[in-house]
Amino acid sequence: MEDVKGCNVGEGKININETCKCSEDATKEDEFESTKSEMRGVSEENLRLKTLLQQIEKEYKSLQMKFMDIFHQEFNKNGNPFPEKSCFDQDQEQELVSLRLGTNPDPTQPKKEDNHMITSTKNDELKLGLECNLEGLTDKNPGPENYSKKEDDEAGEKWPPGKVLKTQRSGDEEFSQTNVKRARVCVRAKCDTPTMNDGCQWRKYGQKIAKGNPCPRAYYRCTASPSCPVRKQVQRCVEDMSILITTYEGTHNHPLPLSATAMASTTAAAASMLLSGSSTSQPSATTNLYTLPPFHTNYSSSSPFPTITLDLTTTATHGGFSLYSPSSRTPATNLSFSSMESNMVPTVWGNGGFCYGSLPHKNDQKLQSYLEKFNQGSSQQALTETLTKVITSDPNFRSVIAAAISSMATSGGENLGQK
DNA sequence: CGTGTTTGACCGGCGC
DNA sequence: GCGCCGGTCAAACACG
Repeated sequence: MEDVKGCNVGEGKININETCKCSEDATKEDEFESTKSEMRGVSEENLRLKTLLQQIEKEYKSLQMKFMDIFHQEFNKNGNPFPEKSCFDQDQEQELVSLRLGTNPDPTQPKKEDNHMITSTKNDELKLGLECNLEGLTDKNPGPENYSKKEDDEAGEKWPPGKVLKTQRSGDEEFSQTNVKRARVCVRAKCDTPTMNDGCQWRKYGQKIAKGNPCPRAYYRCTASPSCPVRKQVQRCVEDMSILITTYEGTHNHPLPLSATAMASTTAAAASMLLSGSSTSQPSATTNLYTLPPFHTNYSSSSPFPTITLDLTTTATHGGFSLYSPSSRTPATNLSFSSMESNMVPTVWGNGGFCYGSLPHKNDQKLQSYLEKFNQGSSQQALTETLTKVITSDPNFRSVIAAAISSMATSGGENLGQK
């Protein structure tokens, strides 16, 4: 590079001496110099971001360790020695890795995803997806190497609505498990495109005109994995055609591309939060979610499954968003998430990993109840931080950095987001 | 030719 | 039992 530069500069000087095309050469030289300095700047920026990411990763790891310590202590306190390398432990580690900083769980995944992500965010599209292999928790040995096995399992477990409904009625435990799958997260967002680009791969399998809305409702299923049970419905809001209502159902049973992780944790957190409350003995009653104001889970006649709605259409006005159930859109029941002042803790993985409804450990009720408590406590923060960060940060960085910041943000995170 | 979309048919739940 | 409705299937079609 330097050699080439020198050569060009030299030639330029010769030209200056030998000909009278001074102005042209001077312009070229200027251009070259400015490009050079531009590149220097970009390199520096690159380096700075790298350092920042490393720092974030470090902090995340230490926090992760702290959490595990606390968890072990808490668990031992309950007179139940924490199982070394239990399946839960392994699950946790799997989850922690898979959700960490929104990095691509599959290291072999090409950078193509990143590029796609950046270009798509330029269009100001939302990144969505349901990260967290909740189903994985039902497996004794979850993890990438088990996907094929799980796919087999789930091939016979695709949930046609009727069958799911039947199992729901067959027992509490089954109810909670199917509920995990069927918990719906509805996202309202302004979007000009037919669907939101959430980073996942979807295949349309149907379209219907739903009653009360002239706009057709489109049905998509996730195609990233043949057995992935996740589906989404996309429909324009009848009151405001610019608002796109996307309803997600189920959880991905495969690693997601980086571009899909930002909102993945968000919807997972929302679902987790919803399920934390709805899996109590009175699903339709007001739910107490730790310190959250009460909100009502929604069981519509058309869908017997709880639905939680994330309203991203209000971000422009107050820099946050609200969360409510469609049946109770009143200020009292809305949850506003505009605060950035909360103590930042890495909670994204907590929600992905601690959706307790999917825990299969029938014999370990203490563990489960602890997770319930933990989950309820962490959901709010996760939701708050994840969503607020993702939505309010600079669109150009939303998908790349937001996932990292959302879980790991420190006080300096805001600056990074703006960059 | 492979992949994704469209669209009418079909199915099950639910209310009357 | 019947009709309505939401959701899914699958053949036909479009596209690269």
